[in-house]
Amino acid sequence: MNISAASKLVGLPVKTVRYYSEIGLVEASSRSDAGYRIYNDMAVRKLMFIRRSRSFGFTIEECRELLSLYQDQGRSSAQVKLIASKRLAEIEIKQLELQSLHKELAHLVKACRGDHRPDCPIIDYLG
Amino acid sequence: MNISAASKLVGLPVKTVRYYSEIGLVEASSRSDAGYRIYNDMAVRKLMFIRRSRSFGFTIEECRELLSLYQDQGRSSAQVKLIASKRLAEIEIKQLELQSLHKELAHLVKACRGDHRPDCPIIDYLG
DNA sequence: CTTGACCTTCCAGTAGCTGGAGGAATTAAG
DNA sequence: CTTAATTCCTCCAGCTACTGGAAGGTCAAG
Repeated sequence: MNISAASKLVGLPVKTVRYYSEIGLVEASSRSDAGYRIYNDMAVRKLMFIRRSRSFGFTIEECRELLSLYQDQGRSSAQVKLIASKRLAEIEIKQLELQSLHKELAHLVKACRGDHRPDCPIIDYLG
Repeated sequence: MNISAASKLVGLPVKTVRYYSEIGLVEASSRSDAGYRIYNDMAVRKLMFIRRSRSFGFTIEECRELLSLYQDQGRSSAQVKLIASKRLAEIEIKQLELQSLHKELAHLVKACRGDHRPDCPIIDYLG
């Protein structure tokens, strides 16, 4: 399978697949005589794994760790859980931040008449 | 006031203040003979305005617009409200994303025993 | 007069791609 | 069999919003 076929199957842009190969995250299983990347089933499965991991917001480095755990039969689930818990905590922090941001900004937006006049509680708050 | 005094007053790193001057967001009010940036009250107020705007997650370009509205006596509050509403909508989208992410990941983390054994619902889900 | 803290500019790097140039290879059509 | 379109390659640049560091000028204190 060449890169565009793999890309379609996995649901990642060709550029991204090439990027992952460049940084050594998921390499092509081999190269054709002309130097084209060739992806076999295992490589495609790894790309899928990465796509799903990325969609959870794991960083590339975390994805690298997760992928190596995925391939490691001797892993402990504790190692996986640790990484996932860390990400979960980050999500929770972000949620709290957004909550307070939303509260404040929604309040200001609501208080702003949004007409032709210049007086504006949003600007007043920022200034 | 030189850059470090302004930086302390405003609560932004010196590097950031210099960066804002470089991109023409908030310029120093003047320069000393030696070429040092000098910030007067107005410049400091602008920096404060930007710091607060940034803390709401407005992009630099949005901050630029907001700042120019801040300084424009002929602005309409509608212009300000539009930008703020856009940001509010982004926040709400992000909140929904995080909500579903959190739900899914929390579920997986909960289901993972986190012991020495290799079987792991998180890895199973990703793979 | 020297020391140390500050200031300047410029260059490079961060994360995770994305776009594009220039050139080779493959494929489909005529 | 030639041509044109598509796909592939590598390499370089750019995105956001800074941040770190090098090389060198400036300033106040002792």
